[in-house]
Amino acid sequence: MAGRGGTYGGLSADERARQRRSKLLEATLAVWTDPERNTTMTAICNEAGLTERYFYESFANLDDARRALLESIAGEIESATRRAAEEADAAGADAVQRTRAAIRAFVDLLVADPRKGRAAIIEAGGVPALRGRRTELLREFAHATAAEAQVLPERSTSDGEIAGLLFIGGMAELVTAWLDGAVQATPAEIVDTATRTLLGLHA
Amino acid sequence: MAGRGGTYGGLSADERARQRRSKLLEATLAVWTDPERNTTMTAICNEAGLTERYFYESFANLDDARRALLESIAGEIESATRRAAEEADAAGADAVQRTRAAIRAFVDLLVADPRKGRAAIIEAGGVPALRGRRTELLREFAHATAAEAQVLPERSTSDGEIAGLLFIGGMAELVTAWLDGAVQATPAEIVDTATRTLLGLHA
DNA sequence: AAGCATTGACAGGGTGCGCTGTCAGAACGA
DNA sequence: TCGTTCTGACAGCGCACCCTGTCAATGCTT
Repeated sequence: MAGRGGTYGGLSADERARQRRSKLLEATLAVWTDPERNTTMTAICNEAGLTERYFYESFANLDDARRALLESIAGEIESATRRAAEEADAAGADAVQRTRAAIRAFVDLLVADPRKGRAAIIEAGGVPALRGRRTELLREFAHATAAEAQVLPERSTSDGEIAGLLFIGGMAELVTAWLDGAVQATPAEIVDTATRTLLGLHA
Repeated sequence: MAGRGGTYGGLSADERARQRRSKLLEATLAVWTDPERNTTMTAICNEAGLTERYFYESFANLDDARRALLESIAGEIESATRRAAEEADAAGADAVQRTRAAIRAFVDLLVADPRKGRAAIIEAGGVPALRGRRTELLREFAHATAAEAQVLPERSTSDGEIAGLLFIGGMAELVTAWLDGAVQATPAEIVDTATRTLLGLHA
């Protein structure tokens, strides 16, 4: 027997499977954010240059793939903003500067690949199977953001929660309109207004 | 010949057609906001107690029906908030009270029938064919709200636009979470925080 | 009562997609 | 070189839905 656990194309079986999964995720992002194409397994497989067979190797179904993509993007946002905040901290920044750094990291990430914002913020809201998770993630970010702002104790618990949701929800809509070109603004302006709003909300 | 332009069941042909259209819109709302059912023409017709045939009498296709529902709800919100503001005006209220009255009218409308909020705010964002119109509507409301607040001239045009989108988008997300029961708050608290935020944003 | 518009039920073709199975060829280890 | 595994292309069944057409029943008008 051959190949049994061995390499193929210079890669191990695990590595190849991971590579295919990665390709499929990228393809999911491409197809999902393309208004012209409707998101179907066949389309994703074509985009990835793989056949349906390998789709099932990595994902149980279409929603599963989208869910995985959502988690992946959320992870990226989380680590990017966390890293920015930590770096600002290390550089001796104050709370305002740290907040701004985190927001800037978020905006930069969306500028680098707007499709990620479209998928995670807009499209995910349109898939019933993902909506719950998307809401959860928004609330997590709302809490994290409020904590990041490290401000005076809020008026009440529900008030802080409300303010956090207002801010994150607003950012989602704002960034959406911005990515659509519906709002003329530079990244700096977005970061500016957002930072000011966040600090104002918790003041 | 009979019926030709005559009445049927005590109603004229126009009236009956309008009644069917109305039933179909209500059915669209019911099916669309039901997570258990997927939104299909057949399901809507069943819900309305009508056959597909009458669906095409009122709408060209599924998206057309959803679009009509979206417009209808947007109209309701617009007139409810406008009326509340005018009534407050007539009662000699100041700008803050008028703003609060409008926001309260909006919240009351969603409390009366949460499905309308779900459909217009959440679900409409998930339908590619409606997304553009939904964004347009949000922007209209953002502008109207900013005007309603009647405040100091904004720092810049884009700043006012950004603030408006932040507020309306935040309200959408907040109200969504609230309708879902994810946020424990009374209508009064929602109205309170929203009013304060709006005035703060444009201060 | 007669006749016709109106209505509701239903059936069936067409389509797009999910999902599975088959099969030949490529790449590998021995 | 040989045998095995891995890979990609494709065909086909099943299903859900869109959409149209047919047909009998109903209710109106004269």
